[in-house]
Amino acid sequence: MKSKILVVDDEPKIVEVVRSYLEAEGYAVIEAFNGRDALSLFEREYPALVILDLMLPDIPGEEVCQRLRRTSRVPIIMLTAKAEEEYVVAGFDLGADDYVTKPFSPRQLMARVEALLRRTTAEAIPLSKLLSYNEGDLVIDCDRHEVRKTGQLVALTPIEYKLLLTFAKYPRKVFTRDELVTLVLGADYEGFDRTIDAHVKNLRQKIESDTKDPKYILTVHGIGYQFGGE
Amino acid sequence: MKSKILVVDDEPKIVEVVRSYLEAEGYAVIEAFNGRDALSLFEREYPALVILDLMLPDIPGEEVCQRLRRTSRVPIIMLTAKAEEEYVVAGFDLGADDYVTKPFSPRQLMARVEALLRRTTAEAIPLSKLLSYNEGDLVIDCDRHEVRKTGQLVALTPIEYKLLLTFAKYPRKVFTRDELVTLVLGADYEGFDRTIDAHVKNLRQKIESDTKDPKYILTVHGIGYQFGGE
DNA sequence: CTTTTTGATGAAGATTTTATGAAGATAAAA
DNA sequence: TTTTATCTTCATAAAATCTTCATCAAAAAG
Repeated sequence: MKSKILVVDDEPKIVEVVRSYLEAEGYAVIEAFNGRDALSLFEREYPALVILDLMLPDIPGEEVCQRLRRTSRVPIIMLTAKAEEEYVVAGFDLGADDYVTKPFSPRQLMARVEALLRRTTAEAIPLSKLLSYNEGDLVIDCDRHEVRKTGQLVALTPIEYKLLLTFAKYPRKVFTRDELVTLVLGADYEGFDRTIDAHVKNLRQKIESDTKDPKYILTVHGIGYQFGGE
Repeated sequence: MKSKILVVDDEPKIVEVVRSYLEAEGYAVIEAFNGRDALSLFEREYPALVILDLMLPDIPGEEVCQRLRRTSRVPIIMLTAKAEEEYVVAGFDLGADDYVTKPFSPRQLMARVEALLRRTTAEAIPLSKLLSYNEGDLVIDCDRHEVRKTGQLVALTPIEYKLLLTFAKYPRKVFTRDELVTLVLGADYEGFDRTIDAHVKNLRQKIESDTKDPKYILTVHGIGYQFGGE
């Protein structure tokens, strides 16, 4: 389930546009057309993010922002026609996280919403579908389950692929053999941990240019292995 | 002391302008004029925020962003002439936190820097456990099992690493050789305690600027050793 | 100031850990 | 069932690391 977002604007048309875009992205949208409703709705619904117009019929948007900030660190994007530099700076000073001026690009607004939520929900940074290392020397295509070495498709076994992805997900992290066993072979694996060595060997033969001097899967002597791709 | 900010742009003039504004706000500024320098500087200095141009002479800014995101959640503001919607959206998709188009308003940029830092320092999620001594002269990264001396990665053997961590865990505490043997070589160690001396020697050669006058691993004559980092 | 004790250092052999190829075991596909 | 691909284990070779020792330098004691 995706996050709930509060959209506050006195122009119903704007709210409608923003709502449709947000819902297309899977967000739940709640709306307010004035400052008073915005504040009470915020109290009741705890949205994950607020998109706030500055020109509201009752309370000025600036004050709404300030009041929200008294009790909450909710991400706030100001969406307004006031484009002058002093307003922008003032908006940030009031505690806004972003400031978008009308007329605005809905797609760009969506991108900003996602960026802000990504930052605040503190989720792990999602891996992009296409991971590329050393200017395309090694490419992992997560969607297609494909790995290419200097453009050539290499056939990885299921375990090799999983091992590579585990490494790629946490570059530079040092994994002990036990960790790798748990992550790649499963928590209930009974066998012994040196099996990982064999898989590392096979994987290296497929993706390293020189197995004697590996660039991707590095040995951490006495501990385990580490992914060192750039 | 305010945060350290990395500014990356191939136009020295832009870097100069941004630097002057940032310094006026009290930030420490480090600069890079190409992607390669940006990445190595980032690794070395761990800045609190990155301002990144997209058009760089060597590696495209997009790739720099992606690479940073593989290992770090550092806030990234893209500062670029590419104003088209698709570029903006793509920039956010790569993991940028904000996107500012040239020509830009320095004051507005400052406001965005502050907003982002306000947001991220509030989270204060340490990415990896870093122990730093003498203003970054010696840095221990526990997750990555990495030790850096003046930014340079030093390769420690398992025992050296464990020894260093044992010291670092209790700065100023004086350890007898027997204690170190038990903690580092194991309670069931049979050998003799002067082995520790050899490991201390090797460790000193890797992390001390002057082994004749050690700053970190100090000898306590007649007793043992002590870690003297700040 | 000399003697005695303790620490520092370089090098060699011993030990531990990792790499690798191959064989048997297991699982999946035909 | 047969065939094929994959996984696990094992034995051995190779590499990295650890321990010890002999020697020299430094500190404490007499």
